[in-house]
Parts: sequence; C-alpha cells; structure tokens
Amino acid sequence: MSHKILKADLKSSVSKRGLEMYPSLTLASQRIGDCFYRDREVPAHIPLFPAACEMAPRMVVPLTVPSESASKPQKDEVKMELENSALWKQFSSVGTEMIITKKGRRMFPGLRLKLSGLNPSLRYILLLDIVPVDNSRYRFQGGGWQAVGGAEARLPDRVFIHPDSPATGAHWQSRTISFHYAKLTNNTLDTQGHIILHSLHRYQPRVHVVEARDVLRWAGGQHTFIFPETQFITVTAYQNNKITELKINSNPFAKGFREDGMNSKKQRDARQKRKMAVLTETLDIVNCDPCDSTELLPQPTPTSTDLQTLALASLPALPDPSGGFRPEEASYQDTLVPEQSLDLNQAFMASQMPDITMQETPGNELGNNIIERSDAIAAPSYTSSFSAAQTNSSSFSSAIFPQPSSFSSLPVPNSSDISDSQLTILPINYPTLLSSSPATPSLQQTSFTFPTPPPSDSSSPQLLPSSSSNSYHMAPDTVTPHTPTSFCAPSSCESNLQDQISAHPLLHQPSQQQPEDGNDEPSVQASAAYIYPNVLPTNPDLAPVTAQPLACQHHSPAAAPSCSLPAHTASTPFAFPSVPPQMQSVSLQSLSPSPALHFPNLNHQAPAPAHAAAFPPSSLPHSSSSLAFQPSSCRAASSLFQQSVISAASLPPAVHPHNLSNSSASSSTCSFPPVEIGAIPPPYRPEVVLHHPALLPPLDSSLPSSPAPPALYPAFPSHPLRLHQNSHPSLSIPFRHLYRQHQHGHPHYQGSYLDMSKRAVF
DNA sequence: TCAGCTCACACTTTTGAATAGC
DNA sequence: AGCTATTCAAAAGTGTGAGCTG
Repeated sequence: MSHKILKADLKSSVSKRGLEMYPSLTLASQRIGDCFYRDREVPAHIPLFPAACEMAPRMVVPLTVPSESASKPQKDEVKMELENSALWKQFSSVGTEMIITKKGRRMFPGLRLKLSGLNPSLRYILLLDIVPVDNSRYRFQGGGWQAVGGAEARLPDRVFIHPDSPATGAHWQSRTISFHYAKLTNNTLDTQGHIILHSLHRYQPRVHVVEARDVLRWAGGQHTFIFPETQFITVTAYQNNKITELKINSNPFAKGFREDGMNSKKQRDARQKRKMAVLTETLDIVNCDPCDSTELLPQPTPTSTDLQTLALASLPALPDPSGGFRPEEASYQDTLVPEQSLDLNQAFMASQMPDITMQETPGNELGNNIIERSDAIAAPSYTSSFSAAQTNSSSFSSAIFPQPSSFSSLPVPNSSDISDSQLTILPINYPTLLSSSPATPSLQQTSFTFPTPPPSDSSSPQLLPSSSSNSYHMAPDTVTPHTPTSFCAPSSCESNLQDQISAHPLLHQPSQQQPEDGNDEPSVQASAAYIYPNVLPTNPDLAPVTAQPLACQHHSPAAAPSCSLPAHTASTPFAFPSVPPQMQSVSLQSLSPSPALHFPNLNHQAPAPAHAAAFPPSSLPHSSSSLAFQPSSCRAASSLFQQSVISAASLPPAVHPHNLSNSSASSSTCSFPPVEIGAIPPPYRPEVVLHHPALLPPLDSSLPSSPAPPALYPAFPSHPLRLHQNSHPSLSIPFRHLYRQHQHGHPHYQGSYLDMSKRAVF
C-alpha cells in the first residue's frame, strides 16, 4: 500500500503557536486589543487578550468560550472521536512518554480518530501538529514528572498532513483516521519532515480539519480538536517503568519484549549467558591450543552476532534456561496474550466512548470577521469530572485545563512562581472523569475566527470587507507579516496579565457556561471585530511589547474596531517538493508566506476545482475556525470567519507554565476560557513568489485566468490554482522545509530551507 | 559524576513484489 | 489474460543497554 503522503511546510500560525494558554494571552498587542468576541453574557466587546501583556509562550491552553446560542442553527457540526481513547487514558494515567529519536519515532499510542459531520462532497485536509503545553522542562524524579526549569527555545513548528489529504468528507468519515505515520524527532536539523520536539517537554497533539478549498485559497474554515488524554512528555529513553510496560504490552512491535517474548529480559539474559558460555568455551579452547592461539588471536573480538551464532551452533541441545528456546511457540503465545488485552481495551473504549456532542458555533452569516466564541457545551460536566480526577493518581495532570469552577479564581501564578516552580504533574483519572460526566464527555468547543495573514506590503491584496461593520483594517506599513504577535517577555507581563485576567469579565462567568445540550451556547451578540493579525509573531516571546503597528488597535472592551482584513483570496500555487511518501509534514507558519498546497492525490478524488468558484458550497459556511477540547470526542464549533486559518498566532493566549501547573496540575478542568485557533497559513505571499518564481507552477491554460472569487473572497490577483495531476507527490520546492525563525531565535536554522527568518522585528 | 543522548542490537510487524492458482 | 490469494524477503518499528557527551 502506497500512501501518498503529502508533506508540506505550511507555515501556520496555528501550528506555530498552538493554543495559547490562558490567561497568558499572546497575541501581539496591536492585535490583541483588537480581538474581541461577542457573547450574549458579555455584550460588551471584550478583548481576548490583555492589552499590556501579550507575551506568553505559545502553548496549548483552551479558553472557555461561551457557546453559540442554542437557537442558532448549527450548520457545522464536525465531530471527532478518539477511537483509542481508552488506551491513551491508560498511558495518561501513568504519564505518557513519547520516545523521540534523531531519525524519528512514531507515536504510540497513535491517534486513531473518527470524523463525522463533514460535508461528504467537500474536500478536507487533516493536519496534526504538536504544541507545547507549557513553558517548562521536566524531569522524572521520585516517580513522577516535575518541572525543573524553563522550556527550551521553541523549535520550528511542523505540521503533519494526513497522507490522504485532501480527501472528501465521505472519505474521512468512512474510515478510521490514523496519524501513525507521523514521526517525532529531536533533531532540530531534521530534513525528513518529522515533527521536531524537545526532549523532556510536555506536548499536546492537535488535529485540524481544514476545508481544502479554504486552505488553497488562503483562508478557510477549520476545526481543531484536542484530546487532553493525548498529552505526553517527550523522552529519549523511557523514564517510567510503568510506561515501558504499557508500551511493551500494547505495541505489537514491542511484542518481543514481553514477558514471554524472545527479546524479554529473561530471554536476553539467557542469550547473554549462552554467549558468555560460548565465549568462555571458545577462549578456553583457543587457550588450550598454543599453536593456534597465536594465529587466531588476532581475530577481532567476537561480535554479539558471532557469539550468538556460535552459541546457537554449539548449543542446539542445550536446555533453555527459560524453559525452551522455541521462537515460534513463544511468539505465538505472545501474540495471544496481548491481543486479548487489546480486546478488553476496545471493549472499555466502546463502553466509555462518550456520545460526544460538541456544539458548533455557527459563525456570522454575513461573514463578519469576528472572533466567534462557542461554548464549551459539556464543559461543566467534563470540568467537574476532570477536576475530580485531578486529585487522583495520574502521573501528570492536564495542565491545559484551568480550574473549572472559576475563571474568576483562575489561578494566576506570580512571576516568582514561574521561576521556581517545581511542577509535579498529576495524573488524570479518566475513569473518574468519564463517570462523572454522564451527559456528555465532550469538552467545550471553542471557535475562533482567524484572520488570514495578510501580505506585508501594500501591494499585497487586501480583503475587502464584506461587511462594513466587521471589516478588517490593515496597516501594511506598520504591520508586516513579520510583525511579531507577542511583545513582552512573560516575566514582565505576568503581573499585569494576572490583573487583567482576574478582572476579565469572562473569567467570572464560569457558571454561565451551560451544560452541553447543544442549546447552551451563549450567542455572540455584540459585534466584535478584531484587528486582523496579519502577521504572526516571528519571535513572539522576544518581540517587544511596545510594537503596536496596527492601525486598528482596540484594547478597550467597549471598542468595536473596524479593521480591514487583507484578502488572500487567491492562492499562489506551487508544487510541493518531492518528499518521502510516508510522511510529509509542513511547518505552518503564520508570518512567513505559506505555499499553496499541492496535494498529489487530488486527482484520484473528486476533481479539484481550479478556483473557489468551482468548489461546492462550503461545509464551513462561515469559514469557521473552531477548537474543541474533548476527552475522547468532540464536536467542533464552527464560526463564521472569512479568513480563518489554523493559526497558532490567533490561538488562545498562552498560559503561563506555572499558571498551568497551578491550575491544571492542581486541577484539570474543562472549563476553558475562549480559545482562539490559529489559522492555516496562507500560501506564499505574492511578494515572496515574485522573488521565487520557481514557486509558481506553470499556469494551466485550461483554467480561467480570472476566476470570479466568491463573495467571501474578494478579488485577489493571483495565479489560478493548478492542482497537480500527478498522483505522486511532486513538490517542486522545499515546501516542507519552510520554517519560521522561532521565538527565542532558535539557532537551528535550516540552512537548506527557505530563509523565512528575515522579518521585521519590533 | 551523572543525567541525558546515541547507537547497535534482536525481535517484531508491516509492506510490497513475486509467485501460484483459479 | 486478468484477478485473487499466498509466500517471502526487505524494510521499518520496537525497547534495551552499553557507551558517549557535556
């Protein structure tokens, strides 16, 4: 089976930033102040992010967002379930560790997902990215994981595109979606497209469902799903023996290491004994033959293989200390035992699999570019259960979940806490969690609209406001795609942030979140517009806070700025560079130009339209961006957003690691503050393409030269999208090697990659 | 000295080409 | 000739443990 894997380095703010932890909101100040969401309970425009303290590590932190009003029709109910949730929870209860190696290591357990709610006729792209949960480095001490310091500089974010992408909704919904091809590496110079992570850091995988049309057209609705139980700590060698046991017992490839396996400790010891015996015997023989000894001694020390060969050859009749060395038999036994275990797991999963129903948050019909908030429908139940679980025995808690009961009392660590915190990750008691939330395990859903990173210069096309009241305003001269979104160091911003957070109205509305019944989502009433974060921070953590380039800055909750959003209606297509078929990953980068996706397997699916007009009506009518947190499944909320793209940049404010530890470590909850989802990075910006003509594929004469853009996508001069007809990936440029110079100025610059590091720094 | 990393190893499953059978 | 099933070797995925590194 040859999976045509598409690897591309999309630069997405989403992947780059991941979910920002609340309350350490991280959008650039100039944008943060302009980020408002409307909420029924909070009619006034409430800035998503504190104006003063935007600096925060890009981490996964869900923000609780009041869900859309129940009265609103839910047009977009994308649901995702984690099929092997039970297995994940088993690991999570101990403290999931993921081996990362230089060559890349697969994740185990892998992400096995079920999707529903997609438009069968539309194409979607599934993306996997992994973002830091906090800003700490961990060490396994005293049987548990403890934060022992600050995280290392963030590495280039890469996104793994599911090999089937793009595929129709029918395709995705007809089978289990697995991301087992994705590999993790700690090689910062990795050229294989693996997801680069730091060892001994804590991460949260995220899955993004993006409408292919939208991605190809520099925008699009998206759904982001996060399963708290899939958090893990990266290691180069397992630290917790329990994890090792679980891996061995669960992973078929590790079958040999099982108790009765051929590579078990017992067998290995036996082999070792035999080797030593043979070696000793051989040496004795050699030593007994003085004549030969001088001749033969020069031979190299027998290798283990040689020794084993000798041993096997000389010990065929030797009784096996372990009860008989019969590979076939042992192997057979090994297979039976684990399989049964897995079956049990499956049964458990089935029983535990909640009927997750995440409410989607219909976006603004008019396409208003407003941060839309969807409520964590099931937040209460899930929250409480999660909290309860906290107290239990898991090796680490889900840091991303703030205290349920209280936004107002959301723990906001002092700066001092940050430096010396020795976070001990508490385990999550999933069973408790599940049992406690009978209604629905689904977490809250949060939907966000993400501005599409606009071109950096005036020449770049700009999105014409479809609605005057909700238009984006760009300040090309002041804000470039390179403009960092974060402007203050975490330490300096913490106190302010805390104050702001505590004062934030939303933080005092935990009770307002309705239980998930699909009707509890608070509707966004007040018109809210936030300045289009046209550029994601190149190095948000280092970016100065003072920079406020955007013309439309509104830090006042009452302010409803009208900002023009640059339109990226046209995609600048180019072929992906050829990549190994098995994995193709992209670095989503918000700031740097993003290449148009070229999906090799488009041709064996529904004909790919050359331009938006050719696409069927979007299943994400509002170009929604949604984020859903759920234990095992969730329904993503869709929000109306024209330029929604997976963007970590627009992701929720980063939660301070310590904050995280305090809130989550002490309690895992599902009451999240509003989560802002990042957006799929746009293709290359026009100016970039101009300087790199090679990026542009030959124009397809058969395609209309000037396709009429849909209303949501104002005319934008560009090359018509030319979908590659070759079923095999033939990426003409190192698409997957596009990196953004990360915050902290990551030194591991990819020399062979396109230099995306040159961007304005404020 | 030691925590963390790299690498070779043995074992396993997966993959896909080659072959056989219908 | 075409299709399907089977076989088999190579490739790739595992954890382990010794050795290396800073």
